[in-house]
Amino acid sequence: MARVGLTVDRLARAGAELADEVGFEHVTVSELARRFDVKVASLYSHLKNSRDLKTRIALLALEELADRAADALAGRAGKDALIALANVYRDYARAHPGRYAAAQFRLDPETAAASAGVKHAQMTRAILRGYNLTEPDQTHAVRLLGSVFHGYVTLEMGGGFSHSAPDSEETWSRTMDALDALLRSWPAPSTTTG
Amino acid sequence: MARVGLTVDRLARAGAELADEVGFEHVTVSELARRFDVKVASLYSHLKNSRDLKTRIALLALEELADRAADALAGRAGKDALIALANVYRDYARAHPGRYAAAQFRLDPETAAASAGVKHAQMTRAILRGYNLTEPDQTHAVRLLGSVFHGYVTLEMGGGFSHSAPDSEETWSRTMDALDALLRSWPAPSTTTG
DNA sequence: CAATTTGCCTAACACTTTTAGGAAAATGTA
DNA sequence: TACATTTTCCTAAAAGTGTTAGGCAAATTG
Repeated sequence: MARVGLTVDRLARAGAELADEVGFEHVTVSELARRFDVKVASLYSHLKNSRDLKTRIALLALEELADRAADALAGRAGKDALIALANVYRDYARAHPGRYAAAQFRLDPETAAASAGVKHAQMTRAILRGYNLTEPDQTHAVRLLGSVFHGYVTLEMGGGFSHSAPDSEETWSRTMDALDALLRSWPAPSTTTG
Repeated sequence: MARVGLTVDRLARAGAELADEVGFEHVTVSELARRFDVKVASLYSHLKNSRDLKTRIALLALEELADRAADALAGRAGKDALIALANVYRDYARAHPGRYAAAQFRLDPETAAASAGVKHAQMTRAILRGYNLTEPDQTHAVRLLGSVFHGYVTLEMGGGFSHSAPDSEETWSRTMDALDALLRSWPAPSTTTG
């Protein structure tokens, strides 16, 4: 009966490590209990249910990611800042694939609103200060950057870029060049479409 | 004992429908059996295991998506083709979220190589014929387009763009403008980085 | 030190996955 | 048509996960 000293925070941290080892989708309350050498039911004093666990891991990952992003952005502007932020996501995903997947976990709206997730959009927006974009375009650009960062990282992790010739490192650097060029001369809306 | 007439194809199709209803991650062999009014064990005459089921749903989705992409691309070139292909992914994801998620399912290398997945890269490459890109750059561009399509669709489906002001429809159209502009004047590699 | 709260336990139930072995239906063959 | 084989579905059962209920001992509080 000696108490192990479980807390939601320790569970979330251990859950994050577990996610990195076995993949976020295979994180299980049972396995977590096993790692603490404790019976499964005991975790239910700390967690509402297994979704609660996943949510906490997601929040942890979002927080870690936001911290790193803030560090990376400090003192940088323009393309330098763009590259730094992009690398934060990519490096994090490679070092912590389970946590990165967790950060993508669909949170309910209130939880999401209170999460570090909102900081990410703000930091992406901060990058755009170095470029000359005014309001509606700024939001479009934030969304595009988010799409590229997330899309690239996801496809790369999934092995999508590992087969063919130019290595992913080079594509990544060229993608940064492309985004920088694009933001510098952001095109006006085409008349045919909008 | 009357035979229901199960086949792997029917199971995969029903699995795809189930995925659209409950989400790909909640597709379960048990639920599928229930829908055919058959005992769970019976499905194991047709499926190796639950991963097998998910693989078949993924292959089905990749195929459907490739067919639609091929149709959309027929007779189009340049920006027109770019928009058509991008819309195929987005529309498919919205109409069939479970199938779209299935298409992202990580297949083992041999299965992936034999899947319709390879056609997708080819079709994206086909779009670039309308732009003037030569070999290493063409691959970089294919990867960038893939990243944007997938990233945008994923974030949009996850509700990431539903809160703030300019609606997602507008951002989408501006994203198409941006990609077209980018492909038209694809930047040379920056000297500092590569 | 007594009272209360908290943390972990056992027990139990529901559900999913998967294997083994049987019986009836479908199919092929003489 | 009659018989042999294969296929499809079944029952039974084991193992794993999620979750709730209720209990007892440890920690905390007054």
